Amino acid sequence: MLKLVSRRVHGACLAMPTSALLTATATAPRPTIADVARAAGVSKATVSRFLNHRDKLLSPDIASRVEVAVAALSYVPSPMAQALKRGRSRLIGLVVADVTNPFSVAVLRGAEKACQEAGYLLMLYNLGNNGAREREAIEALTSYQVDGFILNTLGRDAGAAAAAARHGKPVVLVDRRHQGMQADFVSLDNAGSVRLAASHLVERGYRELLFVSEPVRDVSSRVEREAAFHAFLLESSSSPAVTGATFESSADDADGLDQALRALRQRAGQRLPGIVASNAVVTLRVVAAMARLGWRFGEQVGLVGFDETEWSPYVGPGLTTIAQPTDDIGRTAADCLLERLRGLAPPARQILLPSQLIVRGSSSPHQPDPPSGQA
Amino acid sequence: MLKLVSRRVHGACLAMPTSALLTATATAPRPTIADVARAAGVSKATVSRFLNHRDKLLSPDIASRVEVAVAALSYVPSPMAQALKRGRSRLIGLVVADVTNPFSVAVLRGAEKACQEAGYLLMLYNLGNNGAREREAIEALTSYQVDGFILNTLGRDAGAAAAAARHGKPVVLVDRRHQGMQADFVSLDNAGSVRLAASHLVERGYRELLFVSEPVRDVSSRVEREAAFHAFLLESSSSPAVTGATFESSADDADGLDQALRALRQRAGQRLPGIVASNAVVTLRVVAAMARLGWRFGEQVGLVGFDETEWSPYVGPGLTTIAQPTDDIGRTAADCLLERLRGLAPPARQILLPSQLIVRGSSSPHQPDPPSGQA
DNA sequence: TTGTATGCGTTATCAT
DNA sequence: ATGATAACGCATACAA
Repeated sequence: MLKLVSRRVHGACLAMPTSALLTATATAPRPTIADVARAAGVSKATVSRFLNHRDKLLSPDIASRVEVAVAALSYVPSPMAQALKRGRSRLIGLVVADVTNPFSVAVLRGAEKACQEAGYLLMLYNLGNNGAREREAIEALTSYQVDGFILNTLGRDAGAAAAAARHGKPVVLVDRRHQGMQADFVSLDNAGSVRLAASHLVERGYRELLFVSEPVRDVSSRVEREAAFHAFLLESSSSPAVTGATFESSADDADGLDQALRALRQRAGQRLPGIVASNAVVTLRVVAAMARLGWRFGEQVGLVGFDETEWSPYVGPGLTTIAQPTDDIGRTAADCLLERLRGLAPPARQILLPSQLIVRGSSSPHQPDPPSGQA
Repeated sequence: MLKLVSRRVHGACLAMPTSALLTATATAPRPTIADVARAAGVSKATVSRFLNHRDKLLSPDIASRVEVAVAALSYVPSPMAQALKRGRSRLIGLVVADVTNPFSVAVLRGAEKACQEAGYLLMLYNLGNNGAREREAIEALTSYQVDGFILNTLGRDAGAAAAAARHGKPVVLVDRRHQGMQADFVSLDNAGSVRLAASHLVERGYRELLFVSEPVRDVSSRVEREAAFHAFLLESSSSPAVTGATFESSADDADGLDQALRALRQRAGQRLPGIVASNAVVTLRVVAAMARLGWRFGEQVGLVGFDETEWSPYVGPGLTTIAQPTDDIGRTAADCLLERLRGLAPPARQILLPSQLIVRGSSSPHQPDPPSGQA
């Protein structure tokens, strides 16, 4: 695979100031409830009641007067003031381990949608993969009176999330659970998904497996997937003799991964070697390693990777993936939270969503001939 | 290219409630400034002064008493209350046309970082590519007293952003400018980048060019790139005879794109045809079309695509890309905004950042032999 | 049914 | 240098 690294920088940064001064100008301050009251010739309390208890306790005549005043001034209550008074802000804190991770973004998307529909806004805090900042994030967010949390973090700092719960804020954990934390938890069915991936490889004839994961540490999803992989090996050690191992790949250790792949083929001998990549990031590393080694997916090494991405169909012969229902995960997480914000307080739930296996060329030992190249 | 579409669903959604009730429990309310005052034996005003004007007007004895009280109670001021009083919330509204777009996410990432460092939090509003909701977004955000806006939207609804400015909130536009809106604007140097892409193709020997873009409509970045492409054709019509055209691709019209590519090769005749894809989304569509047609990048059709992605190196022979400095764009946008939030009011700026050309196989007419396939 | 008055947690103005 | 007090915009307990 050719990968020219020649780079060229062009152009210069040009700053082109326009002539017009756009200083923040004559800013008509937003109308307050007092303005509405004055315009309608009623008291602030009445306006407030109209807004909050529209139906109850209101003479139709006055109601309509308030209504027109509100419309005339295009009055919108200040959520800040409401929050101060009510203790609820209609804000939801979303803290994410790494916005760069496509999985996180996909979840974010689902969650944001559900929240918006329910009239909540999202405050975003990105950890940049720095687990130490988890506590910081939660504190910053609580200080803004967020009504609840959606947490997709490392979960290293068990105290951090617990602190949130201690403030009485409902919490829902996504993808990664926190040690000893009793909170709603929504995630992929990791055990089932790993089994799905591994057994697919076995069905396709791959016999020596390698599970490649980011450093497992104590990230729950990684732990679970790794454990499931070994469980699979034990279960299935009977009929077709399947063996396997785990390799922890880190971003700065490309060499290690290359060696692990070489060792894999060595161990496989005459048998076909197959790889289960534990997420999209790892999949990409494996793809890079294969390119460095000049190996081809499918024939030489099988691959099933967690996380379906837009590019999965187009890398090599197409990447077989385990597609997570990311949108559902995000939406479900938000729904759990919203339910608690409505006052319901069911016991902590675990919701595990199923994955889909999407079969492509990377798990097919017999590649078709390449296309002719003519239209 | 093989693309088995067989799918299999496995597992079931299992809900596994734990026994422990985790109802929001004994929530010790956050300490207020009054609590601190009481603990230190001083007045609220003194505590407030200590917090805000630490150095001025404070007897060291009292200052330290307050300091210990604050520490003892681990007091943190309520930003909501502060916002109500000051009119500033230390919140920044980020509205994004589409969180799914990798470019938007990359920008988001840079902006979030810069804001966090400056002590600002981000309120996220995703339009889901629905331009009509732009006004809605801005209103929701202003109602939360955000101090300013970073807008990466279609810019169709000119009034929407203008409304924000009218509220006296500084606005910075990213990537897409708004009709007649005088605000800070940061984006890629589109003209230069298109020239870079097109001239690279020409250098490599491609002579019949196709510019593929999402529907241009009035999205400024698309308009600019398309215009630059045609300008390039006019300029360079002299020495090597280069001709070209534009195709607008929409998500639901795969057929149209296929036909456009066929027409491209037709027009090219003996000459080499080349494609400039105007962003990552379009690049992916072109990749998909090429797969459907069974054509190969480089030899048969050249490609330079806007937006460097993690997968660019691994699709086909590697995709030649125009890499946007997304992180810089985000950070610069945030910095512009933060500067205005500090009270500075320079005239509206335009900051155009340069791109990098990353050359890979898709713009190379002479592909090297495929690797041997043995370690 | 409606109005008055109070407080949410701060900061700022005025005294002292 | 410090303390009482009002006000930010709103919701509610209470009075009418």
